[in-house]
Amino acid sequence: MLDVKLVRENTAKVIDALKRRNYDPSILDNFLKIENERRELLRVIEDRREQRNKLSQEIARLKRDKKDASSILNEAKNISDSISEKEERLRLLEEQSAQELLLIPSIPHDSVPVGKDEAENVEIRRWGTPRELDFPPLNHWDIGEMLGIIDFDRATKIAGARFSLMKGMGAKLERALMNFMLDLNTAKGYKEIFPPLLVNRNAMTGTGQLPKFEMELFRTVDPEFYLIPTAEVPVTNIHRDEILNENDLPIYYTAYTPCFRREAGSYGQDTRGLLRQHQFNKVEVVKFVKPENSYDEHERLTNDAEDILKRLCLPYRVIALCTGDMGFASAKTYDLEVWLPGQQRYREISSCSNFEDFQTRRAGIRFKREGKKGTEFVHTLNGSALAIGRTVVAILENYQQKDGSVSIPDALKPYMGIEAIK
RNA sequence: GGAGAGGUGGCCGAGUAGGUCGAAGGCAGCCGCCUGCUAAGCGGUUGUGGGGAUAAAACUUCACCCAGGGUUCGAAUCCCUGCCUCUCCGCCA
Repeated sequence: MLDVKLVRENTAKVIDALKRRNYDPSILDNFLKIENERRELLRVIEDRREQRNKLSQEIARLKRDKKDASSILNEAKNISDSISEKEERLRLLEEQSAQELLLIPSIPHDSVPVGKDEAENVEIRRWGTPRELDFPPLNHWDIGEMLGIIDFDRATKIAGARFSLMKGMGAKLERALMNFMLDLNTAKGYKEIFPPLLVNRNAMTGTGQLPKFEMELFRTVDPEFYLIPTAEVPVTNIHRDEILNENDLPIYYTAYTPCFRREAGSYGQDTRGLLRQHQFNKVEVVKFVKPENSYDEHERLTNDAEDILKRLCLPYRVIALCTGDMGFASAKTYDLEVWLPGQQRYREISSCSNFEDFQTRRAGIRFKREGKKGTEFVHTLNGSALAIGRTVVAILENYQQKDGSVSIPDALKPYMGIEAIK
């Protein structure tokens, strides 16, 4: 969420940001109106409280001296009554103000291309050349089923649509990829984390999945938990409501977790194959950094994700999302898109975002500078490094051979122990 | 699942017949003093968030003793609910 003060005192800047994001700036009007009334009322209430506190002290003094306090006591009671009346109104205003504030998206960084939708995203760079095939490429689901390593029919029997059953070398490929990615990330200084996969409401709210995206989440009943849609949630929440020391930063984490998503509203999209599942594996990286470093860290985080694709020799491109296509909380996002021969196009395999202080303000993650008073909000970044299911897709499709086998990328051979899946 | 105990500031730890308690004391931190170094010692200081005031401070005020309600003129202290932690028994990967 944004800083209330910023919205209040620098409204023009926020309006400009909303316009660039293709949002209707009038969503601010209500917020500002509520905020004004809230502050006015707050001042009145605090004034009354001061009066009451003084009277209470007076009462205490009188009682200690065994003197009569009944008249002043009455006065205090009256003030108290009038306070609680106003407090009710204040509570309502606070609630509304907070709700309105949560609807305002973050401010895009100046370097983010302005645009309406994904059509105006900007390609930053390309790496690798798609292989020339002397045979018609197959889709990964055909490859997977022919090799007997992915079983969609039985997954449907066990769970339902949008689930998959990995078998034999397919299952091993998943495991090989998570180890490969974790090993690579930890070698770069990311600390490995294995977090809870079910989290409480506070955690989901802290990173912004709630209340806005309730429909995207799986939830348990009694007791109530949410299944994480990404490791970003539990890992970012590691430091929720903490005040870190300046020299604790930067903090780099990497975590492998399964991810669970309802995919509500995506009916008809990517219904076949592994691309869009209710459950998928992902290795995530999360950074907590000082504000002045966050854009530098963003580039490096993106490079780290790219490095995995390079080592797997998978052609990809880097896309800067435009203002209209960026996520609600992000100030800048690069998507990594990998080449899929089966679809003859690039598809997202990683998303690397800088949230600046948008998440940490909400989650209460601050730090203290050496020798300075007060606290500042930490900046957070995260990215997939990488989505494993989609990496499997990319490997199957890019490494498919004419005879129907799939060779194993060199970097993975130590993890797979074989040269090819036949 | 059964039976108990408890959640206080960066940490440890006081504070229950409700009243100058934002909270004693200790440790850690910071500033100064002292001692030729080190250690010790002495004095002072150190929470977070919001509002007002200010050029900015100083200043002032409100809130915060797990969370949310309640009682009261007044609650860290009393009552209810929830969450969490710990100990013992049972069960279990």
